[in-house]
Amino acid sequence: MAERHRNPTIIDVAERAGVSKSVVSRVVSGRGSVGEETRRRVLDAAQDLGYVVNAVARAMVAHRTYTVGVFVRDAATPFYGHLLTALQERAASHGYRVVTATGSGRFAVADEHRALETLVMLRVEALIVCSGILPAAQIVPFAERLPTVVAGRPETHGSITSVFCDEEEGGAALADHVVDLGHRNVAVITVPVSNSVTMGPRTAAMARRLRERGARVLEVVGPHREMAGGWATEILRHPEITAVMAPSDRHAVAFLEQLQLRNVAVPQDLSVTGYDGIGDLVSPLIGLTHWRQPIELIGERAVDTLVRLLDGEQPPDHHQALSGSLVVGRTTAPPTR
Amino acid sequence: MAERHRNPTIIDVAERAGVSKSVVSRVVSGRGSVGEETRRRVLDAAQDLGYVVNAVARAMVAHRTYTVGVFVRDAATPFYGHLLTALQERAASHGYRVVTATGSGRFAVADEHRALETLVMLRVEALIVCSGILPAAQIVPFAERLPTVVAGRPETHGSITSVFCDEEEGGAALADHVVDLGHRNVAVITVPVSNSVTMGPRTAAMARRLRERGARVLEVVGPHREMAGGWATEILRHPEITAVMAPSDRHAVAFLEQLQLRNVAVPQDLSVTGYDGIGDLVSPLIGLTHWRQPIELIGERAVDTLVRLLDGEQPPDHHQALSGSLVVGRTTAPPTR
DNA sequence: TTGTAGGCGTTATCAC
DNA sequence: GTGATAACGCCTACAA
Repeated sequence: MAERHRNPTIIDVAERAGVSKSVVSRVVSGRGSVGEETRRRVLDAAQDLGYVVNAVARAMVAHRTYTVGVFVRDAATPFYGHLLTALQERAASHGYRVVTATGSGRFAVADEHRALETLVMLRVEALIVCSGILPAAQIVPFAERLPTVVAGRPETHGSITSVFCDEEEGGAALADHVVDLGHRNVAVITVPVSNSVTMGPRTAAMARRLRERGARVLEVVGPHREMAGGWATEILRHPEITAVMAPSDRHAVAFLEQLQLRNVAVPQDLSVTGYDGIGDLVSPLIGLTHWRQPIELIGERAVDTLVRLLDGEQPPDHHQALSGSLVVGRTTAPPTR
Repeated sequence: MAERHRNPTIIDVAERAGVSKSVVSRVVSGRGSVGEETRRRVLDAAQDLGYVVNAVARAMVAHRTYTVGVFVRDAATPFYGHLLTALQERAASHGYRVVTATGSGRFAVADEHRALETLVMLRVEALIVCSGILPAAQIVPFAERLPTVVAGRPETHGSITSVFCDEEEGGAALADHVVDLGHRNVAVITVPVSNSVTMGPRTAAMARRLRERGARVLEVVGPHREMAGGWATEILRHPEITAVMAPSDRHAVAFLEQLQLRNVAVPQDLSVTGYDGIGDLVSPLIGLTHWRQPIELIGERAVDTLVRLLDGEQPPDHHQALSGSLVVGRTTAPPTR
């Protein structure tokens, strides 16, 4: 539990090389000029001692950590896992490290707040928040303190910068696809905005567009995948329904599992759509028709925007809504009745 | 790019509260005794200024960071994503933060080495390495420097502590299942150990056990999922084969996709097995027969072991091989020919 | 209980 | 080109 065997410092290296610690500092930091011969001796000494720069001490005096903090709600979810990877890569290409604070999906808002505070303690230079439930009000205090970008969710709060995929566009486009196929009675598995600021607006957009196009809509409230059995029971009670729109690929697959159990054929008896297009569920084995979010792009834009903020520039857009794309699979087809 | 607006320090708080910085330090760190009235004033002042402890400075003097470094090869894969989450949670429960260094799966060994060095620069107190390709020789120098645990891969190097799922057991058990069903001609999609220290031994164990049980084995070398088309072509050239064992769930699904394209029925024409049991591919919709790795347990054990090492204790086992479990789905059945 | 005086490992600013 | 020296923000004896 106690401090480990002390790491060698520039002072140790200096002694061994027979120079002052200033010289060592210049050599290892690459600033200032040092004689070629001296540089060699220092490098050798450092090598012998296994010296590695202490980023903590460096941050102390430089007032910089070259670190951005990323808060992800649940890295075990494909969506956030991919987003995290994209963020990490992009940040590295800008010379920034990433420190991650993760919830497990079961964290309360209070815990999420504490996680953000931890990142501030570590003196990350900026924050990227990826959570579909943390309310904007909780984020604002942090955004006022250091550059902050909300990624992966449609956040339009005035004092928060954000990068996300346009949920309205996606939901509407998917609804268009369903109507274009000829469906007139459609069920939408909706999610309250209070449960998710992504799936909420998304499913709302689906229902709205369906109605605009003249379809009749049955809204089934289904925030959690575990409730798939319930959706199936309710939806199958309405034989006029020929298509079902789910709030995410995972919800869609959970529903497909239920249909399989009940021997309902897809897409013959029922068309089904998903949403996200991330991870293993895009397998052609399932062939799920869905809306694909450009997750890598979200990650890249989020980091690029953050770097602009760090450089004191104004980002191009306060709220960047990126476009996704429709992926037509084998789970949707014209209605047979 | 420059330093942000300076954060308030204990000195600022001290001035505002009209006390010395020592008092503030005692209050915020919770050590030493402070008068109740004084404590209140300090807390108020801290609140007003928005003071947040500087973990960097604290680490500087304490020679401790309460941080463990986790290197994961690719957080976007379900296996590593889940492992990362499990590690993070467990570490938090022990009072440690986690700093993650991630590759994208396309990193060269040299880059992975550099990533580990970055973690050392940050003065993490211990290391958890999760990578199926980084050779032990690269890890040893770090393990000599600070407590290190390799998680999720069968690492039996003498000077490295490790926690993993027993690949021999899993491969053999899965092979037993196949033979027990009556299959006598089986294809195994093998992976060279040089490509993966998990899938390599695992597939080798499958082939070995199959032969021990009297089955004839066709080994198809297939490190990458993109090669699934090739496997299918080769395997279907051997009509006597009635079962195929893949190195992972993802490989199995890639293969299933190919079979679907070629109208080969599973499990009627061919039985197929996977391996891992992590993430969305376990969906009953696919019903893949596979070996399930206890990933949460691996994460917990890895952290617990690390904490023991940090406390100067000897871990119970140098190499902990955990047991997985067989999950029988609908992709395996007795052979029909 | 409270204040004073180092010192942690680095970088930066000066003289030399 | 090189070497003292002063911070950086915090903790910790030790003294008052």
